[in-house]
Amino acid sequence: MSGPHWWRHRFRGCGYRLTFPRQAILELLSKTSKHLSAKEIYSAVHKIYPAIGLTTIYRTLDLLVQMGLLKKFDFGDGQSRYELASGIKKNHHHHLVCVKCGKIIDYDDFVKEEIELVKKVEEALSKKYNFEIKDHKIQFYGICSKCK
Amino acid sequence: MSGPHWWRHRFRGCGYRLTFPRQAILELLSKTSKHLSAKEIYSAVHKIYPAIGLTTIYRTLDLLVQMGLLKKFDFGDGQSRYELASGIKKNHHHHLVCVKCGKIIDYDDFVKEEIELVKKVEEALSKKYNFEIKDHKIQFYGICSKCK
DNA sequence: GTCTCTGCAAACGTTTTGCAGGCAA
DNA sequence: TTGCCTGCAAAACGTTTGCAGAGAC
Repeated sequence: MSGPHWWRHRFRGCGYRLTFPRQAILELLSKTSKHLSAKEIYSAVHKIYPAIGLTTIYRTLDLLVQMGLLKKFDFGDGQSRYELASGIKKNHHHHLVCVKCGKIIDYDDFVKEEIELVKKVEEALSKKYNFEIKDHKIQFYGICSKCK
Repeated sequence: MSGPHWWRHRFRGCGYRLTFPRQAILELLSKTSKHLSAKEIYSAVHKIYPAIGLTTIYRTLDLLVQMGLLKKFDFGDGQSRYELASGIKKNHHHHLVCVKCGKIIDYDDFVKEEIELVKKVEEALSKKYNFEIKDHKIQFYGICSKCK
């Protein structure tokens, strides 16, 4: 579920092209466990490909989110953050956000139970509201050990 | 848990003053079940108090969130949205967001089970990461009946 | 009267758009 | 060769800040 070959295939399947910026962004997010912002991604890619523009970063991120390869998050710091979607090299997890310093912890405790409940809720909501549910986000907010 | 009297008391307790803009914003959010943005709140308050400035709206919303009277949400439409906190005239609920038209449905199915699981997760995370957990947000994303 | 609160204007940072040129297929 | 993709510049947008005056207590 990763690497240039698979990506090319995935892009072709949607009628898109595999270009250097797209590949670079996917590779970067494959290698990190952080939740990077557009600017951080720009800085990192800029180091290996100085010709890149911020606009391309934004457009590429939108595309990858739309293709289901990335997930977009808002942790309340005024900018969107991105990570590889679950299943694409990453395990299912949720986030624990420190409201003081912005630190984010990925946790996967009780994920089994969560998934079970989420399934039940999704089924009930789909029926009750005739909604086609695609995704969910669960976040906990608090104060981390350092900030206490 | 509402009304000018209770509010005044609550403000005084924190060393704040109960002013017209603060009262108007609280009253507005008490009366609606919608998830209003700063601009929408501005427009609504502006009708009964044309002297109000957008700045005041933002500052007041921040204050009310910090006091625990409001909750701030991001539904992915590029602006923050606000509603009365649970317990202040509102029942505990979560959100179902249409990614096409932005429609938001408040649901409270399985809230009992959710709260139970949330408690378990909170306990586990508090211990494991030494985190003081204050809040959580759960959102489902999908496509509503009209947009299908 | 004190000190908080407010409105205005301007600034700020992130994200989006228009357009001409570049490059994958 | 085609037309998707890119970079630049500029604009748009939500939000924040500085400051002088107004108003709650």
